[in-house]
Amino acid sequence: MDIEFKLKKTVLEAIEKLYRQTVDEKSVQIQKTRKDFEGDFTLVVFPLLRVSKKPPEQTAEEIGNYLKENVSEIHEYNVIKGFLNLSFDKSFWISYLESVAQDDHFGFISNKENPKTILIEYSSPNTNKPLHLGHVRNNLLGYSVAKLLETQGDKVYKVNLVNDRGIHICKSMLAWQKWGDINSYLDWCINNTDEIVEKIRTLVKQNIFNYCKRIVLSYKNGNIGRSIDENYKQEVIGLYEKTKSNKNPINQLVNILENHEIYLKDSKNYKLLKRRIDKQKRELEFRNEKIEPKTSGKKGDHLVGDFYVKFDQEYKKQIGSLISEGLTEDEAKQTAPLILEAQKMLIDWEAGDKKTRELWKKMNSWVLEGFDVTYKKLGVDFDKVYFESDTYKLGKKLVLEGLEKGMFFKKEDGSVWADLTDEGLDQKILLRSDGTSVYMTQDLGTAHQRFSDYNATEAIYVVGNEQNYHFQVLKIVLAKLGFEWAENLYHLSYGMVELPEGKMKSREGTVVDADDLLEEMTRTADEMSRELGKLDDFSNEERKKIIETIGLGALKYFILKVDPKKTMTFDPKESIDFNGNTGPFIQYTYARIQSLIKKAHSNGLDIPVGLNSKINISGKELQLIKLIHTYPEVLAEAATDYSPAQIANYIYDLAKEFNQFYHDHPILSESNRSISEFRLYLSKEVSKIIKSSMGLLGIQVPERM
RNA sequence: GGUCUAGUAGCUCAGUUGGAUAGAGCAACAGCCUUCUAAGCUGUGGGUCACAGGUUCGAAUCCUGUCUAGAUCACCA
Repeated sequence: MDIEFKLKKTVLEAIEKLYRQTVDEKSVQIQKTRKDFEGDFTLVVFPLLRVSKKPPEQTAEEIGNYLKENVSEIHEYNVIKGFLNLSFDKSFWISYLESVAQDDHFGFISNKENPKTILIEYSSPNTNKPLHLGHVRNNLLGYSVAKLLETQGDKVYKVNLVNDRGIHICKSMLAWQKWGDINSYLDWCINNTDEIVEKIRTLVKQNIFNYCKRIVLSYKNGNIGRSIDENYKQEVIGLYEKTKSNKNPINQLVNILENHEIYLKDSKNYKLLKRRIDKQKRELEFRNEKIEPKTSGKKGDHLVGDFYVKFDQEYKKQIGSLISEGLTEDEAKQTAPLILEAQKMLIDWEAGDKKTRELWKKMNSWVLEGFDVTYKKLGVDFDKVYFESDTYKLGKKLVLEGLEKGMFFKKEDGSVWADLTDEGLDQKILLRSDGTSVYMTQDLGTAHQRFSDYNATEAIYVVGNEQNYHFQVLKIVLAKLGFEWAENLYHLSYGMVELPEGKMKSREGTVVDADDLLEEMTRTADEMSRELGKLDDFSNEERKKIIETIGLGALKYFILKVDPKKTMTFDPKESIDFNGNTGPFIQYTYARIQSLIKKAHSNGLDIPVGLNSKINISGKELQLIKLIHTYPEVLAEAATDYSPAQIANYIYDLAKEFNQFYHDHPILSESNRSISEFRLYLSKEVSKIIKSSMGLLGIQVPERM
């Protein structure tokens, strides 16, 4: 039986015996004793004064006495103000640790009686541009929450809904049709260098610390790194000379450089890009063809994204000239020829026009191939992928049925609306006057389809909080249509990701691209490990695997440790920090323990099957066992709150606690064999929990690093 | 303007069924590698928990108001 439950029960019993009264279970507050006090569990007695009619100290004493006599595990107790602190016998904790070790799925619930069937939708990309940092948060959250829910014994299906139709897709298609020949495209790439410079600025900024460090280190060693821009190098070295008398010259240097634009002079990446484009142009100039992923050397999603940007640029131009002809902004936006063409294309698409469909198929397949690469690198997957192009018609059908039954109404122009004024909301459009679907239409259809596909009890949508209103409406409309499961829709509404400079804006080139980001993280992990000389004796293959694990771990942890509901700031510089509260810190702790176990093994010291319950354990060791004790509880809470952040915080506490223990407790060199074995045993359990909990975040742990 | 969310150390974040002296990391400064991985550990400084009221034995946490920031209220998705 759970020990906290047992305590609670005995306290209720004590009150009955001592004061001849009963109290609400809620008034019995048992919590973990804070670190700075003696004890394992604490009973807060204030709420009980009502029935004891005695001062807090006396009440606590009386209950403490009763508990000590009736709960065998309690070793002693103390009273401070209104707090009754209970200490358990150390052997209790040691045997608890043994029970944890014997449990192969510690903290996880298996064989649940009535498991729920939960659908979780995440990712939901649009097929008109590549994935960016915002999608990364979405994907990591969705994947991790799915794992969290599984720990509670429920059946979970991960689904993706690809938004592959709609006006935005038509925009990319149209732009490709108009300006997709190889020469125009390559010209456009070159003229767009401003955006590329912005991108490089972000990249270099992410990398500035390691970059400067490398220059300074090679300078100190008397080497000259050849790949580094000469002017830039001279400036860095000059600044270093000025700051080197400081304690941390490199940090000082970085601080100076951050407020200094000189890193932009390192335009190596920029030049390379430009040269590559030029070369391509020369090679392809005489081919009268349309650009494709193959010829452009770009991933399909990136190529299509370029045309989305191109559309926007041309559209803006048209709006501008219409406004100068005297139209208002709104008028201009609605009547610009390009947007009309795009709208026409959407109608053609819905009508099943063969040419439009073919173009659409081709470009979509490019994008989807690109997404698959990104998903794979991110380590996320799905049980089923839905396509909006398959489901939107079902939505249309539902709306028309609802219209017939009088649940919705039609306006004069033919558009269909839901009246939600009774719910305190506005009217909401469900079908356009030209009969085409809107976002809401297809979401109605998809919801219906997936519930029947899986006979699900619950559906979770991992979607940003900018769509709170949409989901509020979705639930109401589904309920109006008479679906009972409508109330089991849950919108896991996560906060936006912002950069230190502010919000990401695709038009200003401040979007952090997912593929770039992943590459950058691995590169940083590589540089770090080289500087520290950590992986020198590894083969290239092993090395590659480890740095990928670390780079990805850093990114995932950085994003997941923040409460999903909150808007978060993504500072590239902090994200590549591998010290402190970071993924690599935890991975390192794990690797350390593995190395310890290996070494023990080769010294002939094996992890014992059982423990000697009489050994004396230190406060830190006790602390660790108690922390392990809370793991199942943490899992349950994280699952009900859909919050991987709670797991992340827990793992950090555990790793930190372990490192402190590791620092001042000899393990292999401990002469008392029982103690040495106990410490090894404890270490192994800690590492098992690290591995299991990191797995829930989708983060792998390396055996060595 | 209506609705919703947030505001905790210089920065990024923890801290909920209301409990003891509000915690970490980064940044700064001072230390610890002939000893199990120093991607580690220890210490110092840093706070009017946005502000003002209220509820009570007790409030960062609950309520009300104010200020600030963001989201949303589209025949965009």
